[in-house]
Amino acid sequence: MASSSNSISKLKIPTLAKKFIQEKWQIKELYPPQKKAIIPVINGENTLISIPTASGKSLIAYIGIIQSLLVRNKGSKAVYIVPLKALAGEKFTELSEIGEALGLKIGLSLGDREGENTNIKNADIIVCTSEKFDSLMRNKPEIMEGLSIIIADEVHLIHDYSRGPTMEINLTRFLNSDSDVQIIALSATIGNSEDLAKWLRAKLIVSSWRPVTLEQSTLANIDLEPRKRISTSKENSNLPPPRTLKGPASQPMIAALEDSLEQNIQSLIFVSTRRSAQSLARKLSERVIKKWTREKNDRLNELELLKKEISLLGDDSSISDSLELTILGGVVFHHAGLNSKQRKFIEEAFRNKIILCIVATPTLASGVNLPARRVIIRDLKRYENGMSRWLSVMEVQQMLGRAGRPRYDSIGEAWLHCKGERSYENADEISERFIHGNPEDVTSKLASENALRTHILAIISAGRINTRYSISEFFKNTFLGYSQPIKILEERIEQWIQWLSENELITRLGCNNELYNSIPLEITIDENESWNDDVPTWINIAKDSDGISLENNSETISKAPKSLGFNLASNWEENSVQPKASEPLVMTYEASEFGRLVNRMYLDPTSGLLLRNGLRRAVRRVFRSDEDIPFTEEGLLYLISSTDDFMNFWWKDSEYEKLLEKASIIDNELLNNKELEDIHLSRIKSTMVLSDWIEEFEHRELEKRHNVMPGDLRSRIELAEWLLFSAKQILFYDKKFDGTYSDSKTIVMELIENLRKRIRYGCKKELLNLVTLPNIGRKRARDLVNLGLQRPNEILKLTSNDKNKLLSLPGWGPKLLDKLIQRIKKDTEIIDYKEKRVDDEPLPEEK
DNA sequence: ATCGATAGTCTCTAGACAGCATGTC
DNA sequence: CTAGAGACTATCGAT
Repeated sequence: MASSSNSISKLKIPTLAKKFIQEKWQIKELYPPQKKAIIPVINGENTLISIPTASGKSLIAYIGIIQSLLVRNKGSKAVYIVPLKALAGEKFTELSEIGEALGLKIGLSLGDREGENTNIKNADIIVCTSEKFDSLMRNKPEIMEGLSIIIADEVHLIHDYSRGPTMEINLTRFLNSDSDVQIIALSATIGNSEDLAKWLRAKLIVSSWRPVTLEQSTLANIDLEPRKRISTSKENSNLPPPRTLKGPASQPMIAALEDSLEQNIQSLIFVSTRRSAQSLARKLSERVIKKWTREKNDRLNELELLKKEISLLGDDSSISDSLELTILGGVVFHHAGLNSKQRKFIEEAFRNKIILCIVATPTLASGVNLPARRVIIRDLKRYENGMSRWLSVMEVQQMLGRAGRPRYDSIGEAWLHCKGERSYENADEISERFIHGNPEDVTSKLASENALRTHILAIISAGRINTRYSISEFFKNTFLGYSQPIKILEERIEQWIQWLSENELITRLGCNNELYNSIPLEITIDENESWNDDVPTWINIAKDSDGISLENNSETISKAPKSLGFNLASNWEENSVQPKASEPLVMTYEASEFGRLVNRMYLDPTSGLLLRNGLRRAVRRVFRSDEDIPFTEEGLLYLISSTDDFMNFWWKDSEYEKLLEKASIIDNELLNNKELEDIHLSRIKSTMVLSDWIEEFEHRELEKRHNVMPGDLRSRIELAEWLLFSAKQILFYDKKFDGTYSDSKTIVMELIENLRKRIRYGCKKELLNLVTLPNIGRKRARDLVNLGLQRPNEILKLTSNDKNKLLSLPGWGPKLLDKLIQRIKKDTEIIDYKEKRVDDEPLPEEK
């Protein structure tokens, strides 16, 4: 086999790399689509690889990186962009193995909360998320100097409303003519891969080939009908006959479980809600327990052990209880309400085949690699924006892609559950739509308000692209610009530039006449675009208007020529800001200090403004010290939960009264304006949850009071921390209150910082000195405070009586206490050690 | 009296990225 | 345009 043309050994890549791939990873052969893709990749061409999950996309990317860094562009850098933090870890591990073998340094860079950043300055290959890459390019572009290749994993993320635009901008940066960075884009199967490839100026590799045969069936009631096979060679061959599962017809999932049990197959069941995930897992688990108890199956003991392990990972909460309960039957649920430890544990246990079945929400479809022999999609619809709709083909295929474990299974099964009275007819429809149908086209979401204002500010902040003309040119290179009439895009850009300017995030520096010459005379206009002929073409106006110099005054601006030759504001949505006049093409911009700060903090400009205005009110409140309008922590929490960057909790009808009451209590504390009631109350809810969190309420209590699960709480804590940090920065740089009011400003800043720490650790003020110690969280810190300790070094003075008291409390052991004492001793020694320094000796004239 | 099946009613809905240089009190 | 599962409650009947 080694002599076959697919052989790794035949590749024209460094011998060391070949050896590594063959020996360490035991890969001798390339799959057919890999073989196709490897040619442009090795040649340094942009490549879009659109093939199913688990068909070895990343290997191609790795080889591309190796080739670029070790052969074509020696000493250059690579970036591997992934959509999820969890995936970054996975890629980092794999790349680290390569790096070790080939002498390349790998760096990991994520939104950095707890040391998730390794040394990226010296790294040859950096793994990061889309947002982090964007942030690095905006704020620390020097780190990306010498970049020769960029891998964009899951580029179909471009389709995503909230996160797609960032990916699009990331790639656009390297699509201008003078960029020599190679782009390797990896994508799931999508409808318009040709378009995407054309935009990326990339060779397109499309294949439906899979290393493991995938058999897709519909499941109507308990009747299973195979519909299609995608195999390594021929499709639709040897389709097995339909069969009827054993078990109750009214409970297809039970029947499916029985079938999986009988064949000893692990399965993944996708449902649409968390509640369904939990309840189905419980139902299935009970079934297994009953059956195995009857059979006296040993696996129950094994699961008993698993339960003990998992109980250590959860916060004390009812969701942990139900997880522990269901795991006894080898069936668990998986969704974002679980904390990350629990999720990781479940995934690992499933990989080790201890767990039979995971009932999951869509989290699992896009997360880390977790294949299963059988994948069942129970819910093909999801409630969204007040309506129940079909999942997208892309999403369903992502889930189906989990079926079949390479190297273990010869086949993967995917069952689509068809419901309703006409379930058999539905089954045909579903088969048509999801099994035989084509995935949707990927479309740009960059035109959305949030994306445009944020990225226009980012571009101007970076400074290199700072004229109206160059901004347009940049956006022409985006996928949006590529796939849409320029006119609509231009109108929106115009709108947001003016908005940014009005809100002092950017300033107009004036018209730069010298630029006229650099603007090409011939502007090619797409024939499909309807330009208004009665308006002179933009370029002519720009050329005709002379006498405008680079001046920084508004008069110049008002005299400035209209430039973009079309009627603006023809069909603006209601409520949006209308451009008042058009910006001259040669207008140059600069981000204000505030604008740059907002950009650096990675905030949505509206969030930045909201925070700044709210904080100004806070300072005024503090200065006036009027009891009727106090400055409080809850006012601050409401403020951050009002930003576009915060993700509010949603409230249920049963909470209405409670929220309304709270709303009226803190009404005079609010630093920003209220919105419609449902939004207002969800902010109130967020405020309450965070407020209870820092009042040291237990998870179980928070769950009871607010119906909040640990995973959700965690994500809001991280958001709140980031926003509070940003808030502090914004106020610090706000010069409005320097001088007379600086004391008030200081008070506000201190309160923000205090609140930020409390949010981070979930505790009251008096624990803050203690929670920073290793292995001391809010719970142990509270124990210490209860013993009368406030500061770390007081722990050294503990009497043995007190020590014993401490050790008798749950969560305290002698080892822990000893370690703690040693640590504090060490710290105090460093602090106490005061060397007499030469540079402390005052100079003669020093005061 | 207790339990359980059944039918009818009410409620609620997936996920997850981003900062930290400086220097203020 | 395009809901449906799950929890809860009322009712009735069997044991």
